Amino acid sequence: MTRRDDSKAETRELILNSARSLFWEKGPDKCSVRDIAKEAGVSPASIIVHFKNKTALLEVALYEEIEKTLGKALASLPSDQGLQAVLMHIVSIILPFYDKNRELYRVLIRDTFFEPIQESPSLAQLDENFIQFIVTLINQEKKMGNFRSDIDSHLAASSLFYLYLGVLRNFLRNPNFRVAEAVDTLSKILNLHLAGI
Amino acid sequence: MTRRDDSKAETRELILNSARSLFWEKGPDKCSVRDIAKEAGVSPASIIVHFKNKTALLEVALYEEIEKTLGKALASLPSDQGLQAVLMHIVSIILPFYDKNRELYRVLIRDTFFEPIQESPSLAQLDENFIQFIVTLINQEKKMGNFRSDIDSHLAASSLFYLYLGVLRNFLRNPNFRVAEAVDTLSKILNLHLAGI
DNA sequence: CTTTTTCATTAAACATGTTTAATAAATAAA
DNA sequence: TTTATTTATTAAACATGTTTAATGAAAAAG
Repeated sequence: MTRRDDSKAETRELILNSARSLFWEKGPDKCSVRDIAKEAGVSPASIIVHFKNKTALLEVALYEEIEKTLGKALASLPSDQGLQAVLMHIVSIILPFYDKNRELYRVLIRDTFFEPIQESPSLAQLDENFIQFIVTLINQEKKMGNFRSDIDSHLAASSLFYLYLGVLRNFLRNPNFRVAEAVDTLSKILNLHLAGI
Repeated sequence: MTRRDDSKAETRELILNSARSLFWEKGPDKCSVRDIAKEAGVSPASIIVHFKNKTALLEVALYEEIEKTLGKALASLPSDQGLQAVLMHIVSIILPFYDKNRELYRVLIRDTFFEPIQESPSLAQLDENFIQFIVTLINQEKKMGNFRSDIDSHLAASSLFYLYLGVLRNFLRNPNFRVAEAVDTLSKILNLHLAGI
C-alpha cells in the first residue's frame, strides 16, 4: 500500500458513500453522476475512472448488502425441512429486503438483467451461487427418495430460479404488489411445480 | 382525415420506416434519434413528439412483426396434441424469429421488461394474450383428465410463461446460446415441470 | 539528489435523449 | 372573407453519461 493507493482507496470510499446515500434517497434514475461527484467532492470523471460507468457503481454500491442478506438467509435455514420450505424461507427474507427500497433494486436489476454476465460479474455470481445451493438441496431430496433421481438437478434448480425471477419481476415493476402476495404466489407456484401440473 | 392529419400520419410513417431500417442495421444502441431524424428528413424533436421517447418508438417499430409472427405460430398449431407440443411449436417459431436479429430484440425486451406495464401496453398485451392462450390449453387438458382439476389455471400458465422467460433471457444475453439449445432446454424444463420434480 | 516514469485526478468537450419556446400553416369562428 | 385558434413542426437549449487531453504529484530509476 503506497501513499497513492491509500488516497485512491479513500477517493473510492468517498464516492461509494455519496453514491449509497443519494441512490437510496433519490433513486438511481433521479440522481446524476454530477450530483454524486459534488456530494463526494470529486469530479464526475473521477467516478467513471473508478467504476467504469454509473450502473457498475450502482452494483458495487449495493452488492455488499445484498450478499450479506442472502448470507443471513442461508445461515438461518430451517433445519431438516424440505426444499420448498427452505426456498420460501429465503424468499421471505429477500423480498422484504428489496421492499425497503423497491425502486432502488428495480433499477439495479433492470440495468443488469439482460446485459452480458461479464458486465456485472458479482451479481451473476450471486445468482449462480443461489442456483448451486438449490442443486444441493435437490440432491439431498433425491437421496431421501423425495425427488425422482433421474432428473437433471441443475436444470431443475435453474427453472425454480426462473419461477422466482418471474415473480420478482412482477414484484419490482408493480408497486401495488405487496410482499405477502408475492411470497404467497411463489409458494403456490412451487407447490404446482414440485408436484407436477 | 383532414389535410393536417394526413401530413402527420405521413411524417409518422417516414419516421417509422427510417427507424426500422436503422434499428435493424445498426442496432438500437448504436443509432441515435438524430440519425433516424436525418434519415427521415425530420427534426429529432418531431420524433419525440410523435412517439414520446426512443424506446416507445422501438416498440411501435417492432410490434407489428412480432404480433404477426405470434399469429402465424398460433394459426399453424399441431392439432390434437398436448400442451407441451403446442408450447414447443410456438417457441420453435418465436426463437428463430428473434434470432434473425437477437441484439435488436434483446434491447427491446431489456428496455421494457422492468418498466411499468403502461409504458409498453401493446407488448404487455401480447404477453397477457399468450398467457391466456396457455390458460385455455390447460383447461382443455383438465377436461381430458390429463391435468389435475384443482390447479389454478392462470397461475400454472403464468409460471410456464416464467420458465419461457428464463430461457429467453439466457438466449438473448448470451450470443453463443444457439436456438436449438434453447428450444431443447425449454423442452426439458417443461418435461420436468409438467410431470413434477 | 536528479531525472524519468507512472498514474490519480479533472476541466473541458462530446454524444445523445429530451424539453421548451417559437413559428407558420391549417382549421374553426366571426 | 377576415379573424382567431389550434397544432404539427423545429431550432435551440438542456441534462446527463462518458471520453479525452492535460496536469501535477508520487514512485521508480539513474
